[in-house]
Amino acid sequence: MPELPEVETVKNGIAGFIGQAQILKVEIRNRQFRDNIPDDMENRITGTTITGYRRIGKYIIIDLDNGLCLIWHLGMSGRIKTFKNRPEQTEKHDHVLIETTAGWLVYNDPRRFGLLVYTSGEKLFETKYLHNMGIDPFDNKLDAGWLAEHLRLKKTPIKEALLNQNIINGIGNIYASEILYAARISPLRASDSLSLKECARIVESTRKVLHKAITNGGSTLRDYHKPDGSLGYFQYLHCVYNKTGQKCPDCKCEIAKTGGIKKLVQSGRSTFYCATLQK
DNA sequence: AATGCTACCTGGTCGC
DNA sequence: TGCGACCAGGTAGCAT
Repeated sequence: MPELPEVETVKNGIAGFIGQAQILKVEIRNRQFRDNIPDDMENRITGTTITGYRRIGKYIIIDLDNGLCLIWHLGMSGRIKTFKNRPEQTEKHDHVLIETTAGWLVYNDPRRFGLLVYTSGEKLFETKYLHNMGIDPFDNKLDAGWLAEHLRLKKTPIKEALLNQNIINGIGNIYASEILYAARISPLRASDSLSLKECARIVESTRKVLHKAITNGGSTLRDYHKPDGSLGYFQYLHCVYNKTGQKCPDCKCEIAKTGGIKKLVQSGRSTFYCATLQK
């Protein structure tokens, strides 16, 4: 579920709430995830103190003072809840409870597509999770020229290229549609057909859409909550995602004639776009 | 090498 | 009220 804005929001939420606290106790009720929680996780991190928080793509990295760091991914349905004191009652799919000197973290993930593992800080970028990670959308090195160069040899539709974490990281299925709408580019366009100007529009739109989402606290559908349990708001700001048949915000066209926002399936994932504005 | 299909897992919704 | 089909924000592994 969570894409870059949600992960950034969750990371900042934890950092603000827990900060540089010491981990007192780790209770793991289910170790089966995309990758399993290592058997010695409790022993390796109990008693350590958190020294920092990072987001890399859709991964949250928590640095510890013993040279290790946690690699945490929320998959499609993961949430991290925060509590000042031990929660009175736990919910279904509360798989991991972490007690710190500043409060509790509870990892809830019904589908268990996420993961929580540790690695040595030095080898973080050698892990299979990060060694092929693409550029961060807000990295200064990302510009029209960079993107054009990386799309030059790709025939895949631009929508699918935006979902490829090895090119630009952090974009998921909702924001891929929203970014292409903002950039006025059809999701069906072959990546290698985009002009430098169009690449510039994609870079600009990516930053604009993601930044807007972050400042709005991350979007929410179904099962996403900010760490403190409250809901985000960005869902109301989506222009095309899940709005099949509706009029897009910027269009002057008659729905009766155009049918409004269209839905199609690319690589098994839904894409939404305005065929009038996006070429 | 690149692409596309499937699987992983649970839960919500929709149509009958 | 029940049941099956289908859908969901991510990623990886496999076949082609």
